[in-house]
Amino acid sequence: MRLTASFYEQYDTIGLAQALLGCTMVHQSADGLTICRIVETEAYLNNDPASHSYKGQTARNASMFAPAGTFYVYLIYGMYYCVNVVSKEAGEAVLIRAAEPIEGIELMRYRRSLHPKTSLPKHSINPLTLPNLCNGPGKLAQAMGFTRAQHDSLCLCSDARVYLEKDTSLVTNEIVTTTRIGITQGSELPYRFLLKDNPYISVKPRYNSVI
DNA sequence: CGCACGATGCTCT
DNA sequence: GAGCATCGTGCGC
Repeated sequence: MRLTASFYEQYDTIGLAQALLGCTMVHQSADGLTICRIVETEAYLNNDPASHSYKGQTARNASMFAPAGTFYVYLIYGMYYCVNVVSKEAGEAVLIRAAEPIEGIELMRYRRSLHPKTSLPKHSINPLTLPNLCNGPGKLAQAMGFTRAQHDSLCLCSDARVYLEKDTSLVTNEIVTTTRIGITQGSELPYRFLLKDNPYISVKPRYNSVI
């Protein structure tokens, strides 16, 4: 069942980051359907030096100030996109960092293979195998086909092709809390949340505090 | 296995 | 002009 405005409005940003774990993300694109299950999130708050909204509203982060359930998509390092869900607190959002591929695996693999950096196995890990399709914010956006031009600022409550679902039959596993990844400021804050022992997370936690 | 680095382009100072 | 909420490679141990 699709998550509605009342769902996004019932949590503060930390709560939303936790509530989104286990939810599925659906994209019905012109190329086909892809669905993944969220297994890792990060909260970005107000007065948080790591947040894009830290210095107020700008052209890039405008959708962070839109209503709860708005999609915030931005370009990072000139080659990847990251996707967020805006919370009810103006200027705050939840970064979707990793997910388990559920539907449209071949389409995900195809999209990922288009990226110049995704060449065939050099190291020992194949970037196109199941656990490596969505286990990072840039990869997840790539595999799901999200871009800023097409998807930033759309409403997950009403958009025809992009939305989240809650699988009520799914029992949510224990949630692990850690510090956030890949930031220089505010890196000590415990705002990263993941499903315990999940094989589809991006980086294994250094220390665990189970809620 | 772990760390350092480059790719690449937009955003804000 | 600097700095990025990233990712994959290359190299050293």
